[in-house]
Parts: sequence; structure tokens; C-alpha cells
Amino acid sequence: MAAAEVPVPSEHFTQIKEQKLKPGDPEKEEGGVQRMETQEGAVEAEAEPCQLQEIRVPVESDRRILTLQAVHLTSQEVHLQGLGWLSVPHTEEFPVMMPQAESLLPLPSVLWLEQEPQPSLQHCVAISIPEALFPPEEVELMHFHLLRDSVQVAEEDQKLTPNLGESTALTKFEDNEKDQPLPEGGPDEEGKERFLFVEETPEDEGKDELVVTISHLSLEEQRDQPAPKQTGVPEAETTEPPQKPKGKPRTFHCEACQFSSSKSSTFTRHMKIHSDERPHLCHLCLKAFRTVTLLRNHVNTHTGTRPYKCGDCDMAFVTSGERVRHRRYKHTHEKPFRCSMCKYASVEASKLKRHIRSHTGERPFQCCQCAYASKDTYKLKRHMRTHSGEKPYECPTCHARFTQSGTMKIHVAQKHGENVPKHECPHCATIIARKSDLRVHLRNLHTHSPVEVKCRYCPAGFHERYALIQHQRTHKNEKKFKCKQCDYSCKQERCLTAHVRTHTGEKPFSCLDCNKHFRQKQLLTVHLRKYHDPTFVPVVHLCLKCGKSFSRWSNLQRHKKKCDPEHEKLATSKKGKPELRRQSIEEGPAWGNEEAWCPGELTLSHGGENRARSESLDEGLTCEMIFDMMDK
DNA sequence: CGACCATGCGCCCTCTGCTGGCTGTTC
DNA sequence: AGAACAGCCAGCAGAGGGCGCATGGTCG
Repeated sequence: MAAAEVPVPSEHFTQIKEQKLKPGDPEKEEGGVQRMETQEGAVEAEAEPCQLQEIRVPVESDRRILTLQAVHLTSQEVHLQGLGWLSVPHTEEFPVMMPQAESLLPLPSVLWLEQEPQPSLQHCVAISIPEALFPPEEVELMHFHLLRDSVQVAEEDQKLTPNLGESTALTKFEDNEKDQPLPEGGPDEEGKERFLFVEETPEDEGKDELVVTISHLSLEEQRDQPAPKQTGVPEAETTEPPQKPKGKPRTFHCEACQFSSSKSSTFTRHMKIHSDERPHLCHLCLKAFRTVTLLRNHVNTHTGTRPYKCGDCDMAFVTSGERVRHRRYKHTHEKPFRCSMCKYASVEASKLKRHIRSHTGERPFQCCQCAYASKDTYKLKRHMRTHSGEKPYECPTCHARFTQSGTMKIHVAQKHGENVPKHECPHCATIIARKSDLRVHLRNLHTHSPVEVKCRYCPAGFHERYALIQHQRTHKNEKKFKCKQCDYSCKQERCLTAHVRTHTGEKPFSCLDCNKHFRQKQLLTVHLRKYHDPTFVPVVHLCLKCGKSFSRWSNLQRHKKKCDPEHEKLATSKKGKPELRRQSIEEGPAWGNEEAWCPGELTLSHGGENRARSESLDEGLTCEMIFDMMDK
């Protein structure tokens, strides 16, 4: 506030205020000089007590209100405070004669406590009015026509004419004027405080001019003023008829926010929100409130008192408005706020406002840590968890934590819940746990593609991926890869490639350690593992009947047909390889059962005899056998 | 001045849908 | 073995519903 920016005022102000607050001061109760108790009270909370009672707020365009207090300063005080008197040059436009007798008196003094630091800020003015010349009772209305560099004074009340005298034009004070003498005894030795309304409004459009109206409150306005209860000063009565600026209905503008009101009582109530004064204490928690109504509503939250019960359900509310809204949401479905761009309608205007952002793309809530901006505060708050790592939601069963409640809810339902609903694809009967994944499934597998995709194995083409996959599965057991040089055929292309090398003699895979060559990469890999990897632990398949071990599961199955025909009958219905165990090379005996080994296929020992076996590794095995072995 | 009502803001919630990492299966 | 694939899963954001509460307008 501008008042806070004013150099430290003299104690004089405080004294004036204290005097003013004295109840029953007859002079203050007279009409003509009115006070704005509540406004002052509001300001007092924020400003220093000795500062000018000045409230300001830009309201609408250029319209502002200054609430001033008439103060009386000696010239010395003015200088001490870095202030100055306004110069009062003569103006031809409003020639007013100053009575000689009044030469001892100062001209109506308007102090510019500060010049406008910003265009948006208004003047901060104090007015000193010599009561000997024009008692406050007589000062009813003045209009100051303010130009950028000059101020013209026009009196609307003829009573002021002789007193305003030569001060018909005011300019910002000049330093050379500040030594202007004050009248003997100074103005208002009693230090009486006067309150005037100064309303600053734009003059006619197009003119760089403002009209500042300084007036006392009319009788009607006095009644609108906050009750003098605080100070014990009763409302003043006046015999003067109410005076209002012609054609200008009074508007009260809050200096602390954008609020304005034509009713002083509303304005007064509003000003309380800028005050820390909370006289109504909750006896249960000692929380303080500004009004009895707020306190009552608060106490109701303690006691659970909800006097407004919904007639259609068990809900009850503290206020009637909550009940009305609840009924609209739950029962009447009345949605008065409709979007002009779509069919959306809402119960609350704020919801419509939020909805419209989805049309405009407006994102007023900017993340301070990344480029994200959201359309409402909650989304931003939720988003901030991505930066903080906060996971406020915990699964009650497994204590896993989640960033959003919905995520946890899905987790609980699908991990710990019973009869979890599944989602079945309408096209292929695939069951998928999550609807969103079903959507992905539909998008990937059942979306019609404009481009026909060919089968890998035949000329058939499909526009849907799912149909293609189903079709290709029909080729699954076909030995569709046939050798052109013999009758060999196989299911996998890589097997055919390896087979063809038996015709060409090509062995492109070489062991760098022993210079052996292999037709298939997999054979080289097996070779390296068996012969050159000291950490290699072979897989052994044991016959539980006789204890023989086999390196290959298929050999074990063949063995069991002879060794245990009954077991074999049972085993045919089972899958898996239950007799599998791993055995290290050092275990020797079990591993050394050569009879159990498929002759000439694999050996674990090193040396010359293994070369022959190693050779047969490449020569004797079919492609499928090798891959089967690798897989196992 | 309090009471009542309307309004607006903020908060929290649910539902929804997309995304990308993970994992098991298939080829 | 390894690539491709499809479902699982958590993370995250969009949209909107619902309510608590503060505040303003009006009236008695």
C-alpha cells in the first residue's frame, strides 16, 4: 500500500487517531466529518497505526477511491517527513479572491506524499484543512480536476469558494515552495482528525484528465458506514441534506484487492477479509473466525451438525447451498451451465470454466520444474509427484506403492481380488485383463490395414494381422523348406541352409582354439562350450529305474521304453523332464557310463579319441537333433 | 447485523486412455 | 540363441463429478 511506502510519519498521526477513537467526542459526532470505521479497521491491520488512512486499489479501469484523513502538520513536520506543500499558483480560470485576513492561513494544503511510482498506482494524498477557514462541516464537496502536471480546483460548494481562494490550481509541490510559512498556531491545534472521501474518476473520454472528488459523507452514506461500535462513536446525525456527487453513484473500491461494491455495508464486510481481526473463537479448538456465521459453520464441523438434510438420500450438509448443489448432482441432475461448443453441461460454473479449457487448450498452471502445464491445479499437483517421487497410495495387501489411487485400485483388483472381470476380444475371444490392453490388442491385431500383408510361406495376403498370424500357423508343421539336390525337407529355413552345406562342403564356422570347422554356428557354439569352457556343467538325464544317465532327453526316453515299459505308459501322459540333474565333470563315474551316452555324439574328456566324436558331432546329427539338443 | 442463498475456488476422487518397460511365448 | 510378439503392469495425464468452505448479494 502506498501508506506503507510513506516515510515514517510523525507521532502526530497516532495521536490524532487515538483522539479520534475516543468515544463520545462531540466534535467527531457532528455531521460533516465522517469516518470510515471499518475501512480504517481493515487498514489498521495491515498498515502502521500512525500512517495515513489510505486505501487504494485499482478498480476497473482508472477508477479508484482514495480515503483520506485530514492531517495537520507544521511546515517542520512536513520537511521532516520529506513532504512538501503544494504550490498554489494563481489561475485565471478560477479566479478566487483570498481574503486578506486569511493571508496568515495556509491555503488548502494538499500534500503529495509520493508521486506516482507506477501508472497503475494512484496518488497518495493528505489534506490539511484549516478549520478556521472552512470547518469540516462546511467542506462538503470538492472536485479537483487533475491534469498530468497541474491540478485545477473547482468548487461545487459555494461555501468553499472564498476559502479555496487562490488555490484554484495546484501543482505538484516544488522544493522552493516548501518553506511556505504556516499560520501561527498551525492548523487545528487540537489535532482533530477529518475524513474525506476522495474519489478519482476519469473525466470525459478522450481527455487526459481525472476528476478527484473530495467530499464528506452524506447522511445516507453515514448510515452505510460501518457502525461506530468499535470506537464507541455513534453514527452522526446531521441536519444537512445528504450530498452526493452529481450523477456519480458512490462505489466503494477495495484498495487491497479488486473488490468494489455500491453498498458500504458489503464493502465493510469485505474489508474484514483483509483484517486479522477474528473475534469469534471456537471453544473446541480455539480457532478464530471473523463472523458468527463462520464460527457456527465451523462448530458444526466439530459437532457433526448438518442441519440441511437431503430429502432423497441420507446426505446432510452444513449449509443450504451445499444441499442444493448436492441435489443437482445426485437427484435433479439440473445442469444450468452449458457449453456453447459442445453438449457438455455442468452443475457448477467453475466446472464449465474448466471444461472450456479443453476446447481452448488453455493451461494456466505451469510446472516449475518442466515444460508441463495443466488445465487445473489438481493435475499439476498430481504431476508434481513425478518430480518428487512421492507415492502416496499403498496396497494394503502387498504394500506396493503407487502414484495414483486409480493405479493402486487396479493393482488391488487384479493382483489380490477375486472374480476380477476380464475383457474378451469380440473378434478372437482372447481374454485380456485390462480394457486398455484390449484396446491395444484390437489396434494391433484387428485393425484393417489398407496394405495387404503377404504370408511368409505362401502367396496368401491379409489385411488384418490376426488373420495373417492364424494363417501362418497352418504352415507350422509343414516341412516346407525342401532341398533342391535331394529329398531333404524341413520346417525351418535355417535347417535347410545348414543342410545345403552338406552338399557344398562349406564349413564357415571355425574354432580359433583348435582350428576345427563347422557347418553350423550352433555346432561351433556347442564345441566351444564342451571343449574350451572350463566352467561348463553338462546336463544329465537320469533313468530313475536303473540309474543310467543320458546326455539327451530323447535318448533317455528311448532307453525307458526298454527299461521300464510300465513307467513309459504312465510317462506318455506327462510332459517335462523330471529326471534331469546337472553333474560336474569331476563326478566321473556316473558321467563315465559310456553305454548311456549316445555313441559318438558327445564326450567330456579331452584328447585324440574325442576328435572322432567331435567329428561326428558335425557329421552325424540331423539339424533338428542339434537344435533340439541346443534347446535342451 | 445475522440469515439465507448464490457463487467461486480448491481439493480430492473416479474413470478413462495412452505409453513404455517387463516378461513369457513363439518362431 | 535371439528376435518378434503379445499380454501384463505401473506410470501418467485428460476429463469430469462431488463436496467443503470462503465470500458476496440481498433481505429482514
